[in-house]
Amino acid sequence: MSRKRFDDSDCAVARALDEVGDWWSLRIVLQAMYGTRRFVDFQQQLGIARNILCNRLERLVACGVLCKVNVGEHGCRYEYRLTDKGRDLFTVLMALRQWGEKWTAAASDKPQAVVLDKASGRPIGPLQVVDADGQPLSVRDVVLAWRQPSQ
Amino acid sequence: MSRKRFDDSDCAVARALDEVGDWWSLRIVLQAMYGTRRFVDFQQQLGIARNILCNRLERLVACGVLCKVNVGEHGCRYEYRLTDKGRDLFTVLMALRQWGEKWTAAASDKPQAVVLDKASGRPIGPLQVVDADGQPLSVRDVVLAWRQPSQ
DNA sequence: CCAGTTTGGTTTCGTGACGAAACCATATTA
DNA sequence: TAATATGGTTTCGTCACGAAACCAAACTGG
Repeated sequence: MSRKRFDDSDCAVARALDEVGDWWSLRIVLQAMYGTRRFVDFQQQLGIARNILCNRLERLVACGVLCKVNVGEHGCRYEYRLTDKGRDLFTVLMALRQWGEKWTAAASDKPQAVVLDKASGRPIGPLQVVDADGQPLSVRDVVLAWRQPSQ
Repeated sequence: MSRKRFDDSDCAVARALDEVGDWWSLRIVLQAMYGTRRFVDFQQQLGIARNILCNRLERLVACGVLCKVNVGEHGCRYEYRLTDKGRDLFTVLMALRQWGEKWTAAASDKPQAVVLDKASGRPIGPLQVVDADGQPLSVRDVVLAWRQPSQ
């Protein structure tokens, strides 16, 4: 039996996970945000098996997170670039990064990757869920409702 | 060969994905945020196989995202509740939800789940990556640096 | 312009994870 | 006390994953 799919779920989180919810996809997108574009570079930086990378890149292109651009001068040589949809995962990845920094232990002897605001050189601020007026909200301040499909 | 682990990675995103980066874990945490606490309720609401649910709950308890509480009156009956670490995934899940709402197509005939601010009844605001002063940042405004481990 | 290297894959093979369904012991309840 | 709910475990088949080998089409150095 194949993996359970969530693509028709009524929950947007489930649909999102259906597209990028595996072990590698988000890491590939993250690398792409750091500037990686070529197959071999992804492969070496992530340590991913080549066939799996191939499969993931195909899937990410198929669902519009990446696009595959031919940059060969006399034939085919490819780059994988983020689309707007892919770039929009920035928020998700930074939220995940902040959670990881706060709650998971790093190997204490290695330098840690941190994200800085290019203009000021300072770390970015903490992400927050906010209400319509910009006031912070916690889990307990929200409620799940059902919106009927607009006809 | 077992799945590649990222638990000692120098990247906080990789470490976070190592703990909650599979198809089910984040959905289980999301259900927990909506109030689900019992094994059978998780199983029915998610449609997950019982052995997989069992395995995932164990892992989430082991890494401190959930805790298992005995609520039986004459013996054992369990509830799985979010810890602070688990509740802190709220931001990640809301970011994922907003991305899913914006970029993945919902089945047009089903009512959609939406998150509302309990106090005002309005939808929550969009999540943004911000700098130290609260100004919005895009992918292009940030840079990756390496922080040496503090001795 | 030719040989060697880089790039971007595909194929094969072994192992492990996943999903379905059946089974089971203990709690709860009617 | 019988029936049912709960919280699992076991078994089994299929599929996904990872490693390594293989390969053809660019590209590059001389």
